[in-house]
Amino acid sequence: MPKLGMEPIRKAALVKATIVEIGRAGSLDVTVSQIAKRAGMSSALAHHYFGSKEDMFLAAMRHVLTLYGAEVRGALALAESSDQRVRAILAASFSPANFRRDAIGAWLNFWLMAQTVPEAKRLLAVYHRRLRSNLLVGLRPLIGDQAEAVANGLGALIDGLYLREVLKSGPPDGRAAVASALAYLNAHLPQGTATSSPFGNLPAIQGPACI
Amino acid sequence: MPKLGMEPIRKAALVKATIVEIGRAGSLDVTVSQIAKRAGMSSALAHHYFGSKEDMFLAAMRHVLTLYGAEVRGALALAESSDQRVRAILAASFSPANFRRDAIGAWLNFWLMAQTVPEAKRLLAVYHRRLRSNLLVGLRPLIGDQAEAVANGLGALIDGLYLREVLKSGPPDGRAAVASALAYLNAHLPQGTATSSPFGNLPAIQGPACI
DNA sequence: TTTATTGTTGATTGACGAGTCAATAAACTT
DNA sequence: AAGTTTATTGACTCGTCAATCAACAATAAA
Repeated sequence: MPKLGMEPIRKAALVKATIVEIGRAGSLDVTVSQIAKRAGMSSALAHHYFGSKEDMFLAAMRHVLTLYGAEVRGALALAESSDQRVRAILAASFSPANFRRDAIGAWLNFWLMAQTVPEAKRLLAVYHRRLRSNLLVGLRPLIGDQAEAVANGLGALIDGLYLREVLKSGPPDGRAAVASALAYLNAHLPQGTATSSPFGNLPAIQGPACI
Repeated sequence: MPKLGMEPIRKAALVKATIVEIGRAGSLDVTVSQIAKRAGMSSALAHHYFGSKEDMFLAAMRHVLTLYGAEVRGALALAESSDQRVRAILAASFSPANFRRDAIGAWLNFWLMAQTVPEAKRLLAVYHRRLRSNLLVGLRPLIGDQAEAVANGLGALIDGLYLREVLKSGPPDGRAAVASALAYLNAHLPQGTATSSPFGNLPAIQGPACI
């Protein structure tokens, strides 16, 4: 039975299962056995590949961040103007791939972990810095001095919109979230700037979600 | 030794200790013994007054919400104009009494609980509704139609600013948070409206914190 | 003074779960 | 063929912790 080269496959399965189980439980109170079972193996094997439960959580966090980063990069590559760059980041942040119940639940728990697990804090700080820096590149040509403040505000708003989605029932609504963030953005843009997107005019509040 | 009428005293001590311990641990992984010890009694007594650990958490959550609500109400009572009303809510949200490390940590954990504990979800929903409604009263006279969207956005922004404070080191900076939220508000206000506060002119980004 | 009622705790129970280990099996190496 | 490495698991250890209980103390009510 034992085929060789199982390690990456099993690790990937465990990471995925970890995210699902955390999302399902809505907390970090998930047993290694649950995760292992969902990944189709024994808990002993899970411990064999990841040294500890915490390592599993961190790997899951890294994975979520990697996915998010890839999506942002992909969207940025297509952007052709500063304001498109900012919009691309927002669209990626609330894309169906990232803005999913279990992923959102996982994020919330990572935040919790960040309070006590240094490596988790580090990873989340990386996310913050990247988001901020990406936003700044897009915002500076548009609003100069105000870019820093608006980047911070947008970052907090994105996090807040994730947070609020936790309490809603029904499937997450990425379009509405993007619309909220765009409203914030447009309010800070000089008049006239807000309409230069290839997706068409975006009215202040309920613009079409650009995905 | 046993004086009568201990119940409310002990309960209050436990609630306070619960908040402190959750804030300290940065998670809900707090033992009843820890809480009881900090409150100066045995774990058995804690179980005697609150039936279960969960009840203790919920009582703590209710307490945090009550304090917040009282502070908002107090601030609103002094407000004399619509925009002062909105500013009062922001100031209360980030007042030193609420914007404390342990309280912020507690909030974060309540959010987590809300995912799985119905009563926690209910309490958080009450907070949402009250905040939203209070904001709307202030916003509608100022911006009419846009009030709903801005209230939602402000609510999410406030939550996001709380969330981000978790990762920062050093004491929480309520002034900066208020400034961020005010920037959002001012951006949505028609020009000229933004300066009618008795606290003086509030420039778009770094206005003085009105506490 | 007996009889509730309220306050209080040390000790115990019972369950659960992270991490370890020994053992087994299949593949690769020499 | 013998030895090594990788895969895999059931069973076990060891600690932790929520909740309960039995017992004791002090005040109030009868």
